[in-house]
Amino acid sequence: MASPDKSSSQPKSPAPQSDQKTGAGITPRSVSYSDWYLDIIHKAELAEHSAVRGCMVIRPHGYAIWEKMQRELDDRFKATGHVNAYFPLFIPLSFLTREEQHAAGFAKECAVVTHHRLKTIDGVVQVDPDSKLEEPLVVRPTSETIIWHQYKNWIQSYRDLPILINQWANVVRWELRTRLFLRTAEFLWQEGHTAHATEAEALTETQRMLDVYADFAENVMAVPVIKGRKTPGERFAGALDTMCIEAMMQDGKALQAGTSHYLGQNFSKGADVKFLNREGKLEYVYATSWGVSTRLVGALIMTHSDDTGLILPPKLAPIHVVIVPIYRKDEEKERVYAEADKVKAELSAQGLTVKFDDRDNLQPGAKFYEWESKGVPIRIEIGPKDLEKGVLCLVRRFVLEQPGETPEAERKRRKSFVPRAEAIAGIPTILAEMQKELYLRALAFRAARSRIIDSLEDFERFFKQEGGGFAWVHFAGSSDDEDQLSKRFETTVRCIPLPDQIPPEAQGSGTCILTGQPSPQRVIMAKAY
RNA sequence: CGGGGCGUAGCGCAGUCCGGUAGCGCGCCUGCUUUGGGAGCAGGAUGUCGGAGGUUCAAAUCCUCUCGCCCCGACCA
Repeated sequence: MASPDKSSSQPKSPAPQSDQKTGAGITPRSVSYSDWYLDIIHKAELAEHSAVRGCMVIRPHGYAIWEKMQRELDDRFKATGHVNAYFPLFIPLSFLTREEQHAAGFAKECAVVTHHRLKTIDGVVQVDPDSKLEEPLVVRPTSETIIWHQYKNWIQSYRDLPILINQWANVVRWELRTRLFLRTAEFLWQEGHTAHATEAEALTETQRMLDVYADFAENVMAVPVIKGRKTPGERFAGALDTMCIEAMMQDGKALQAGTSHYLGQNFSKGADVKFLNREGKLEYVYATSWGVSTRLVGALIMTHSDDTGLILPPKLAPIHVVIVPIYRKDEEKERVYAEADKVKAELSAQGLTVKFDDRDNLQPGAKFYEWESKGVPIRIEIGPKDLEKGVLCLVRRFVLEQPGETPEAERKRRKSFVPRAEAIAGIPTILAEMQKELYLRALAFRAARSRIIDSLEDFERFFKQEGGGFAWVHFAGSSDDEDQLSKRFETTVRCIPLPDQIPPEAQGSGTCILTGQPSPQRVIMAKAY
């Protein structure tokens, strides 16, 4: 168990939040995890609230991270045979009623367009009452229904299958309680919608895309995930099976980072999409859908960042290297700038994104803090001394913690002076190391906050006294039993892990922690975002 | 959507109890000096006090309504 909370060593004074912020203007995680999260987003200029309730503005630095995610994911979708397309934002209300379960799942959070015109009445611009739509349009909360309506026209025989389409889009779910990136009324995502001739092929697709998500999370985001399936209660509305990847945040809570659904014939029946199979018989098409959203940016923040600011895995960092010039006289400035330009060019030639911070109204220290809070993995300081010695001063955004080390010592360890050529050639290696270390650090954190638990007493102690995390428990109860546990401990079954996701010590059958019924395997219970 | 808290300059806040016409720090602009971990001095600009009504000679302050954010619940990616 890692020491999850340093607040115990601090006086629990009712001081205003601002007094508890660090010099960086960030509330320490130990004081308030949610304030910390918002401070990070603010300091790193990732996003902010807009004039519209529950909707956020994604600022350039935040959007650049999303664009990097998009690129990585899109490449993987293409590599697995998918193509992109685009379907409408609006869905006729009647479409949603065709798949009952699906409609019920989203009914409570739909934005509905009912009019199509404004009119100035008594000098006030308002909705023209005479412009009512014959059929209201629902702003898509997800696109299964409208996409399957279209697939009906595209599918006649098994030769038309499979259809492997993805779309990048925004969707709207009228959430009551929102948090930047994690849950907003409008969000950006991708949704894959595939059509198959057989159940087996659709099931394979469901699993394959889950694997794509897990690969992306672990190798690009450096976020370790556990692959599993949802319980019936947590399943996507209208799916026969929902598979997911679950990640652990620094407060021990689980975050669903991606889902892949096997939809069976539910949507093809709803839209009446049949095909002629090889035997010449009409059959309903088998479907999958899968998606990840801008929520992943939230996952990224909550997995890696520290009390100084954002920490980004190099593969998703919009800027890999920032160069900060140091000089006194104009003559020095000239030489330093010339060198900075050269270093930038040489690194750019290696495919790295480099920012030369040539603002002359800030002192170097201010720039250091700013770029650290924005998560730039490597800083190069270039000053007259470096020019003389032929070295570059490299500073890493983070290094793996060493127990008992003072912040000053750690700062020193992050900094190194390296012969110029060696430094330039070595930066990709450093970035690769950081990428790996971030993953290992997150993995170690998750391990430290995971427990195998066999009794309700231990379960209660874990979540109420020991900070909680992932509890590997045997659970064989009903949905009602799950609700009961949720009410008592605020925990839910995050997933039923796939067999190869279960560590050796957690394998095997047992008896349900709540009901004592026999249970074939352990599940992960946790508090969740 | 229920309970609690908060909206005052770009950011963080004081002022609200007890009405008298708005202030502090940071940031911003100009100039000079500075620059290897958040610069100094001098001068300067910036506010429909979240919004709408009301009470009053007078409202950031009192009353009513409303919008938004944060926290805790219910719901959810």
